[in-house]
Amino acid sequence: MSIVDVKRHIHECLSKALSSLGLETNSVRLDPSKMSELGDISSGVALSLAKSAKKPPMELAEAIQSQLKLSEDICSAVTVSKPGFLNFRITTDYLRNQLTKIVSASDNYGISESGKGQRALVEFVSANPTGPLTVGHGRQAVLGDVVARILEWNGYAVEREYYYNDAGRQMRLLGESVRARYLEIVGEKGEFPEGGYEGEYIRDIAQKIYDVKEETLKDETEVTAFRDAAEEKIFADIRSTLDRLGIHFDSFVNEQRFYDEGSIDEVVSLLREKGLVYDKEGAVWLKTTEFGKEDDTVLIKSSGEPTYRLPDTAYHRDKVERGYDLIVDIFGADHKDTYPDVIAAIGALGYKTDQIRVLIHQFVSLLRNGKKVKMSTRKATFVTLDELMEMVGVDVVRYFFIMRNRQSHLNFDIGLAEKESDENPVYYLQYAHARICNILKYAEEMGTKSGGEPDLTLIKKDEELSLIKSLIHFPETVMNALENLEPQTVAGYLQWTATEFHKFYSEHRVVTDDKELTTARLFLVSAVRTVLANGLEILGISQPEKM
RNA sequence: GCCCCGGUAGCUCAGUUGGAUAGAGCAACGGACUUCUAAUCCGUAGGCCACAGGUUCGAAUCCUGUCCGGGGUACCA
Repeated sequence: MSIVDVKRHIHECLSKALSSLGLETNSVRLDPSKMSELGDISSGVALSLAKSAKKPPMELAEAIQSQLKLSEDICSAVTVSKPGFLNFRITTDYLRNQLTKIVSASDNYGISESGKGQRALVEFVSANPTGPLTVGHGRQAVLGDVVARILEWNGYAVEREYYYNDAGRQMRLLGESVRARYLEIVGEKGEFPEGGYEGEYIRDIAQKIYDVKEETLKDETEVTAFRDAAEEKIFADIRSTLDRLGIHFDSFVNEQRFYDEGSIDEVVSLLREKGLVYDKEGAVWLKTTEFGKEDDTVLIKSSGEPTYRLPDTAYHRDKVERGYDLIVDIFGADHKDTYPDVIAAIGALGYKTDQIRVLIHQFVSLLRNGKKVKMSTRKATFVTLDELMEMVGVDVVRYFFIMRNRQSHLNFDIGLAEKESDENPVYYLQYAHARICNILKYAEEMGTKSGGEPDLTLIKKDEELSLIKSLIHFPETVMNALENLEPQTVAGYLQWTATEFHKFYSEHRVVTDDKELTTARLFLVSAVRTVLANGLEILGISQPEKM
């Protein structure tokens, strides 16, 4: 029970009232009221139906109002206001009863079963091991993890997967870069590759190789040894960074696998059978024009090397074949134009693809002293996630990345990061949680019994009631988060609830000489604690008991 | 050129899918701790929602065009 049920009830009653007036019922919409003095929930049905009903909105609203038969346990005081809104107020009894539900549900409050028995796969990060994870990757990493947590909270069995390419040109370039640095160390003139990886970490890897192999690789012509060493080292670093961020993958899938299994070739021939692939100028082309693109695109270069699209297609086919009920791909804006080809190709092969949801996020712009710096792994013009966590801590990093809409281009000024961390809104949430924990601890020290049956009729102050109103929106927030997979709505909700709590706190004492009132308020604040804790848990942020 | 995303307070961003008087945080200014945590609360100030049209009872939100920023458009990933 929560606000969702209240809305459902109002919705039903409204529909009945409308049909008794001979009006259509499918334009019923309920919104949180913008005018809190008028009500908690409002509807503009009368406004939208006024034209077809050929009546002034106010008159229509009043007619609807007179036909409404709402349960008095849930709703009271239906009023009509200005242009023609219907306003509903939730009864205080209903609000008080919800507290009991929240406290007894405890850790499970807000959990939904809409994904029960279903399997979901979330693919994210998927950065190639050519360098450390940067603040740019951070956005995707946290976004993906929180999306996974939202799914879990809604009952899905979730797997987190990391896909990477280690067969392509970038990895060879990486190997060449390491070799060049190695040759520098042994005193040879190594030619640094064009467009190679310039970061200091390449030197470190070369040094590590030297420490073990000394000069024995001096005349090595193959890059394999260097590349493999680099991949191993970099991947170890990536894993430790993710670990520190609190992100744990269930599987790492490697592009090479699809070559080894032969599924790359298989995909090409299957597409060829469908007439979607042809040869031209020594290359193999995919008819993306069939999918609505202006031009066809190359699948296999004339050099014989596939473009990234091909292994991506094989990989997606593999994911689809694994039979998930939901597949979520988290991609940066650079994939915006290309993923539809991959999905269309898979669809063309006869696979079901409507279970795939692709979430595109905009990039993080890095600023130094207010000036934009192009982040490049090759040029080593990046700030690593590790550096950021070092500076501001894990919770701030996580919150920073999910508090904004993924479509927004977010500016990240490294110069301001430290300063802003002290003012990061995540502390506001955690502080509310810690305050409550402290109250509960204090009450215990004072010998106040908790667990006795509270007299909830003592909860009647404005600050108390609006606090409960925020609490009962939590399940709806979780459901909305599932629908749109937008973590930032959860963050926004928690801000609201924390505000309501802090306001309550500054107006009223919980632990006083009044035993009955104390018991009732302890009950209230423990419900608040539950909601804050559960919300922070969804975001993967710690819930400190003291700060 | 074409396609996608964005433009909201000085700064960073929300805005519940078209609702009533556009909201937070930071920065500025003024108040509130002998009390369960002042990492908090209360107040003041700050806006042509990029710009111009359109759609309707009603637009920051939808449509068209323009400007600015980001991304894509490669036998790069």
